[in-house]
Amino acid sequence: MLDLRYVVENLEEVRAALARRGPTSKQSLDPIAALAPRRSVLMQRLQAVREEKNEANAAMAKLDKQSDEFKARRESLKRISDETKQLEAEERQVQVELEHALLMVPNLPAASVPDGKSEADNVEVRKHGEKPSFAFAPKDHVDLGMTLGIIDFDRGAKLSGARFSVLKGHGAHLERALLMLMLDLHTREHGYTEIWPPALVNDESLRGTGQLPKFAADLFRIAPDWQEGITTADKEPAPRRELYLIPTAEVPLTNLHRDEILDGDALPIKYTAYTPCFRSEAGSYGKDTRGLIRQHQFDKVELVRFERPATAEAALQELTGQAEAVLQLLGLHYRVVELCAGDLGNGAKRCYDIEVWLPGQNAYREISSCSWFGDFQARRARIRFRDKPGDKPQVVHTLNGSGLAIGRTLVAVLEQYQQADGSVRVPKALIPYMGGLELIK
RNA sequence: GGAGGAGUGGCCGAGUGGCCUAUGGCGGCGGACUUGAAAUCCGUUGAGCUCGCAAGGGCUCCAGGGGUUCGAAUCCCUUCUCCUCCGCCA
Repeated sequence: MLDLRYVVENLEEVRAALARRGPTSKQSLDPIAALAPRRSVLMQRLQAVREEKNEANAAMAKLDKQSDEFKARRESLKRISDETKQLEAEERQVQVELEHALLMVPNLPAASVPDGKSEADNVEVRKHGEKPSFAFAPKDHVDLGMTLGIIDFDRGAKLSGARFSVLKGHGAHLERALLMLMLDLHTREHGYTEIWPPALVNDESLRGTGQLPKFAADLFRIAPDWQEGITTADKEPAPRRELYLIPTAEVPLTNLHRDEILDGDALPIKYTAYTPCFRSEAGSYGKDTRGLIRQHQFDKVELVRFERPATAEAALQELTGQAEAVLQLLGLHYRVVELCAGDLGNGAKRCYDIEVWLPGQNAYREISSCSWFGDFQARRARIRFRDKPGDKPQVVHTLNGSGLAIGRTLVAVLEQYQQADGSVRVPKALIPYMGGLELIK
């Protein structure tokens, strides 16, 4: 969420920055430009009326309640009270509309972000390692996994439907080994604190990180039916308490400090967590239908940081490097691209995608996305910090990145480490986590 | 799932319709005393919004939301959270 005052005072500048994302983003500002002046006028009137009312009421307390004067004043106060209520209702309405409009506006891209309309305009920043060369036609992970008996797509579909799968034997073990390796690396080498959060969160949490209200269609929502029968005194149905399956651990990790003022000395705060992630993948019909690449449920180790504004952009570089370290440890070839303004995620100011090489697809595919959000999430979630007692609280900056998507890492290991006979070598760093197993065959 | 109880400032806790601009204590910060510290004493102590060049005003916030009233921390409705007991369960 952008700062309302900043938007109002710098309307054209903000509009220009949003235009870099595309025409739709630019238009999201229009309702705010219309509502903000109305709110301002209303607030001033309301405040004046309330002041008058407060003063008059204070005088009432000193009067004899039986006197005629008391009765007369009560009558006149009734009118002021009614006016106040009416103004309050109007103000509430404008406030709600303004809040909603503000929640729909995406973040401003950092000045350094390259121009561009789509994925095609992203800029390659660096490559690590070499594409593995094969003396045979490399298979994709679907062939490898099914032949080795370690991935079962048919039974995944039987249990849950399309975009679900089952890992079995060494496949299941590989998933577990990868998440262990990643958590160990980030906690031991990179100084992150390990968290094991809930996988179901409330709507307030999703608003904090920016998935709601704009991207509700991407989420799986749970409405407990035990609440079905509850009604309020007016026989209206009670608002349902809804929970959502997390699309990423970013949501619970970032919201850990929602509505808090952090001690400046505690910054930066760095959390990592393994969680399953759930995405409805609405609108992706026909895309990546084969294999593990795009599932409704997948595993991921996530990195989340809370930073001072001054150190946040540098922290993005460090964070990206920490995600890359996993791929380096596993000896996987990858490249890093910086997203252009048109491809940038809604809340991000700046973002690097790490793309791992998949020989079976003859393509680089995203395996991590590392973003700097500025104060966009922290303002929504009211996460602030204070350096010295007495200082004004400041909004923190948040960052997060996958470290890494485990399913896609498993795919990359299978495809990059495959051998002519269809067996797969276990990367050296993973062997201890695989109980000494060196070859999956 | 059933039956009770409770949510007040960083923390504890008083407050049962107007004298609440929220008592008191603890903690924090500043100062006095002291060679220094402790003890003691004095002062201070949240967040958001808004008017103003400023100095300085003003408004809102007692778990969240709604209501009653001229006036609500206090009364009513509702949601949430926590605690105790019973039941069930990994």
